[in-house]
Amino acid sequence: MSWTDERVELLKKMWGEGQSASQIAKELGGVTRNAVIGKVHRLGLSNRNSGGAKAAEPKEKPAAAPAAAAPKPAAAPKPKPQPKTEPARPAAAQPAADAKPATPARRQIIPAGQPLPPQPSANEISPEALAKVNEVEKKAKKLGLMELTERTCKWPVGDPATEDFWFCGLPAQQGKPYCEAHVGVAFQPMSSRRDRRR
DNA sequence: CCCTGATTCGC
DNA sequence: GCGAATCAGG
Repeated sequence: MSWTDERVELLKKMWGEGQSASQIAKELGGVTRNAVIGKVHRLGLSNRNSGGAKAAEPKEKPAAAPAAAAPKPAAAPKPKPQPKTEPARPAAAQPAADAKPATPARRQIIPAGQPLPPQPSANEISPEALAKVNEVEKKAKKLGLMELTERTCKWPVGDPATEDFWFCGLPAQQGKPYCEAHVGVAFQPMSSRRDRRR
């Protein structure tokens, strides 16, 4: 693959949108994130610093700087909110408080989108699967909300309002938001739904 | 571990 | 110019 105008354009566009190099690489296809990053640099749009990008403070010794620069005039020549369309996702799980968005809005934001499980509610799931889940929960990595990634099981365990709340965190299956065990109880063939005899 | 971008350097 | 390997964080 070569950097055709179109590809470069898409690259610029996506980079401008704050997409990560890997995402861009995935989108373009035929290139690795390294290739993308390399290109980005060659194009000179590495950091989207406000105009200028002076950069280059190698490692110059701070040279003392005794008086601790008191003046300090302005310092925010960035009144440009940039219409980034960050898909600040609408609280996937509703772990009530607890979740503190430690991630600087920009970029990424776990796609997650997937519907979170209805929690072990009144499900009539195969006892088999349930047992498996209980078993797996012992091995769970008990990750916090922020530790979740695209390949960690996002199955929540416990009461979000308690300290006893965490996410499975085991390796999720390709394409699925959960690990094997949880995929098992999360996606029911829609048959065992049978109305329990009343 | 997973992921980021940044740099280097042989091609 | 290109991008894998490597580096430096989170």
